[in-house]
Amino acid sequence: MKEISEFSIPEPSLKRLPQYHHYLVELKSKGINLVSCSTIGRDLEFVPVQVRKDLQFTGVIGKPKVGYSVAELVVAIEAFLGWDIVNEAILVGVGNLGTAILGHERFSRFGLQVVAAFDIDPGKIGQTIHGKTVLSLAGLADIAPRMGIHIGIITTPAEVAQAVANEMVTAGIQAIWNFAPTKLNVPQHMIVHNEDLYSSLASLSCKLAKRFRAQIRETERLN
Amino acid sequence: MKEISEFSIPEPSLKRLPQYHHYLVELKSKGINLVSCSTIGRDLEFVPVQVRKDLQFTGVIGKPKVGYSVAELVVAIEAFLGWDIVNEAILVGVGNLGTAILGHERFSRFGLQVVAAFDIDPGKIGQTIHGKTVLSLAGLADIAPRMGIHIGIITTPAEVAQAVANEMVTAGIQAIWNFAPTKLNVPQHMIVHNEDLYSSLASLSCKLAKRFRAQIRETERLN
DNA sequence: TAGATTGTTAATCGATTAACAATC
DNA sequence: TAGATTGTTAATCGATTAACAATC
Repeated sequence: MKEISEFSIPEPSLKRLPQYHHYLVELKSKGINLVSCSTIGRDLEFVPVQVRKDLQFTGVIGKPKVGYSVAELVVAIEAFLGWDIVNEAILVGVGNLGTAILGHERFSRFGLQVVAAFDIDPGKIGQTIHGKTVLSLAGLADIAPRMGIHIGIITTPAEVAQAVANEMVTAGIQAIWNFAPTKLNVPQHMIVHNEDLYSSLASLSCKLAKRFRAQIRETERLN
Repeated sequence: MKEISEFSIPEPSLKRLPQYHHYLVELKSKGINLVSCSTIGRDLEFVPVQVRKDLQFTGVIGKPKVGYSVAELVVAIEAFLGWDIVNEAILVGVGNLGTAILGHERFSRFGLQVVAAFDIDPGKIGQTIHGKTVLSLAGLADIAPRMGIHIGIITTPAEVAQAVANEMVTAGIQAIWNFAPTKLNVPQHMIVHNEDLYSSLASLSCKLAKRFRAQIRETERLN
């Protein structure tokens, strides 16, 4: 028996879909209607067969010798990723990063609209940031279910992230986008996605440090 | 012949190191000096043998029956990731996200200090944001080499990211942390790390959409 | 000593890539 | 028709996990 394909996309393929999407939208805006895997692969630096495998998850069928319809792919990727339905989200932690996300209107074109912001700092509560009033965190468990909100964004310091996550669970939030660099303990049914900037920074600084060490060794060798 | 271990850490292991680091720093602050792989694994939800494999890349040797020295691990991870040397960086694109990163002093504890910011918007040039004066992008190729800066952060819209990357290459930048959701074409020697928030958002919205579709199907089945 | 834990080799698993048949 | 491109099955590659010997 064949698996239900929708449920079985490998995480690496899923992560590549937005890249295809961005690329295809650009092609479309240039008036290009058809594209082959080899062209996509050349521009995005993937091997063609990988592009083909990835695009298959969207359900779009290509024509041999012709390629894929750009418009069809764009629509299919958006549907697959759930970007055709805009989910309302609440954000907790109106610091630098939280403020930036509140101001990033463009997320709404990718299925996410932040409709309310919360903080515990009395100095911030009541302020209006990017058109949204900052509310007291104490009200979260009340407001989120009433507004039928399913996504929570955590942009607090790591120390309080777990407490905020607990509040979100109580408030009936189903998916958390966590920008705090800490592991959250939440019930199994919760969808959690960690966005650890330090983790990304790590691979950059590691590679750079490695290069510098190699240069130093090289210099020493010559002396 | 054995490979030079420093050069061969798998990307997934590298990405986990900051998580261990965060966890171990916390343990240390609680006065805990020794830790075993099973304890780390329990708290971070990794299998113990994976923890062991990952920690081996740092060069720290554990004692059977005893475990690892927390302090030793913290130092070794920091050295491995290059967090013991603070790299100066410049940032281009002082929008919402750029401003947030400029204000995030804590990066300096993880090897990164943003020392200058650039933009093309005349309305922004000359302003002081989080203590840094915003400079004209035109000056980048002059200033960066003079200050001996090796890291560039791109927080511009996708449309101009490639042009900014080109400027950075000219300016002698060696590593780019790219927050624009687009592929950069740069010379081979450049280290590029893409931080695509849409890509992360994709897996969240995809999983949520899948769940909603399942719920709808379930409701239909019952009617 | 006995048992817990490390370090390491072997087996498994999943993603990527290669090979090739099907198709326009 | 010939050739380019898709779709699919098989082989490869790399990371994870299991098994087990070494050690305190």
